[in-house]
Amino acid sequence: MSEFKENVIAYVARVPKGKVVSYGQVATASGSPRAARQVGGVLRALPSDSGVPWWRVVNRDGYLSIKGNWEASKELQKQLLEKEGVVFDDNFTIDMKRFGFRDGLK
DNA sequence: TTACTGACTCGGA
DNA sequence: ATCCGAGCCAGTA
Repeated sequence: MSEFKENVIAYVARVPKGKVVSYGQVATASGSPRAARQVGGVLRALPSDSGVPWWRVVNRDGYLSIKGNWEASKELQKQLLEKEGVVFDDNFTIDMKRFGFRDGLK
């Protein structure tokens, strides 16, 4: 298993309930700042019983960018987040200032 | 091994 | 503020 993949999973796993992070943030924290798209690829490949809170990862603008055949997952993601207290505004967008997870990595 | 893909981002118009 | 084009690079075939 690649290190990048492991890092992504490890990082996402420690995002607190009720908070969200961007793909780019995860990529940076995983050692490859320009691999934001790959983060999506890793999450997409996760088995449903992985226990990884993939739904807490959104794009930098705070909305869900899943498309195509993943529309169903997109709806699921929204519901899971709202269940955790994350609020979507009229444009289906999350206020990253309020719900963005600031990591303490220093 | 090479080729293609895209659950992203950034910078310029 | 909004839209658009192109780089990015780990996965997958």
